[in-house]
Amino acid sequence: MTIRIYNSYTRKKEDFKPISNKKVRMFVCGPTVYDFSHLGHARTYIAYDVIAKWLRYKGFDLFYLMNITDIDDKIIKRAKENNEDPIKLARRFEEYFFKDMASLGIDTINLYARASEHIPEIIDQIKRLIEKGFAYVTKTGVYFDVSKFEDYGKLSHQDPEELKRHRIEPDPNKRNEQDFSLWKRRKEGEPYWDSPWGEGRPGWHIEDTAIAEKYLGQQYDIHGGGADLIFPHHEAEIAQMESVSGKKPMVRYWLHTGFLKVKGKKMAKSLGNYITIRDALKKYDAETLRLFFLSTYYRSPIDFYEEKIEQAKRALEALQRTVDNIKELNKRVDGLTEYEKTLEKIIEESRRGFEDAMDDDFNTPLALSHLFNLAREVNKLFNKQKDVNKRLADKLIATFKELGGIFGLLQKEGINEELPEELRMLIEKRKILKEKKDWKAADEIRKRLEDLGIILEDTPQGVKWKRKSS
RNA sequence: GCCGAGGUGACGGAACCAGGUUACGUACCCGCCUGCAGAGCGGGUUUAUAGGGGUUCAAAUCCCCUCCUCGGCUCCA
Repeated sequence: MTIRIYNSYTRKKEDFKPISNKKVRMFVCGPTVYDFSHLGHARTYIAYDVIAKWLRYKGFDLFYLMNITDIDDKIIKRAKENNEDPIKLARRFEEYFFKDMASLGIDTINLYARASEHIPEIIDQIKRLIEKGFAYVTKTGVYFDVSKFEDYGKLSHQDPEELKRHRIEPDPNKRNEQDFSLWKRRKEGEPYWDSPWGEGRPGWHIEDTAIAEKYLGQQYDIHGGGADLIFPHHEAEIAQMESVSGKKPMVRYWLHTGFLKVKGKKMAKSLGNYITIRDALKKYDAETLRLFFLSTYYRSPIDFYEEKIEQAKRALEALQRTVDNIKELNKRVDGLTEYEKTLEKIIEESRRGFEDAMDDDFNTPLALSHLFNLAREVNKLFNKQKDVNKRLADKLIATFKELGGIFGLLQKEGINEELPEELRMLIEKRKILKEKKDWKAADEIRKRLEDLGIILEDTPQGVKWKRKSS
């Protein structure tokens, strides 16, 4: 089936047709590395991670590029406060960012590109903008002249006249108040590079288009980011790139993720509700966080409450339990029972349902529901039979792994931990007591093990144990 | 002021674009299973689609009005 994607630019779902057949080029705005990444970043980058995984699952040859803003006012400001070199500070937080991404299981990005390592490309793009008359030089730097670009405001659907109105502290050197900076002239104590317009550093928006042009070309398929970037950042990117290339559109599909709130409020340090990824990962594992985020459509806002994550945690545990149970079931090699035949059909239906949901603008909550449905059908099998056809079991596990894998879920191998001899003896002893129907003594052992953090469960397939979860 | 998102059960959250069983998950209750517990399965949780009007055989879905919440317009994923 064709993938349908909601395009923020047209505000409609459109059939996904990459520019060159099976090759897909995607750019997602990366972070400004001046502090630890927070749950808002996690939400956005998990969303694009799943989108990337889905495109690859569908057979597209995806190149996924992310920039890293390592030169920026905020970095410089923070560096001054810390009395640290700005580039060093940026490298430090970039390192933390990569670690956080890895912890969250985000592994789809082909290339990270630092702004500071693309100064020649940035300068070159600014040069071409000046040559074409879209940019001009002032005492403070180089600016983009938005009056020369008639589509300015199209992505955010704002009237350029309207945008003029509420600007703070107009710069007298600028032709139009909403003109944005391409090159900022050097100030004391700031990192700088040489340029035809004097020493200085690039503006924020030009980093992205220079990097994107280098690796993806002047026109590409998907550009993503948080909804907060629509204006002015993405608007500026369109202005820059389409002015330089003369080609429209710069990007076929604009994707924007919904905002993350914390208890109804925007997450902000000043409100004291700023949650970093690393802090969240101390309490919840990555799969739980992923399930939490993916339970909501990527475009919808999410309100973060601890209770909601608890819900996600339980749901994930149940799903994982089902998968683990299949693994532990005795395997037969003979033919399928009636119910197994039914189940085989349900596997296919679930996969189809999952695929259709994902094809419809990456509807992860709906796709998840098919995974849960399949799990329920599998659990019915456990109630009916003590063993399972091996081929079917393998297929079930493979399906859960593969579809779950698109979400970054169900990837943990059951821990084949051996219990200490002493504890195993206790379990053996309890088994004998149970056979003798000495329930009291058996329960005492179960209680004793529980106190040691071992939960015993009697199942039709025998005694199982697990560690108490925190 | 301008632009935008949204208000669905106890809670989270789909379905809205292409009108016709309120999916799925969590919690709680009952039943089955079990020696018990847990897990699982089945059923249920008083009127769940903000309110009002309209179109229609039929509205959560389309149109209009009202109320409320949140975000952007300055750095932001």
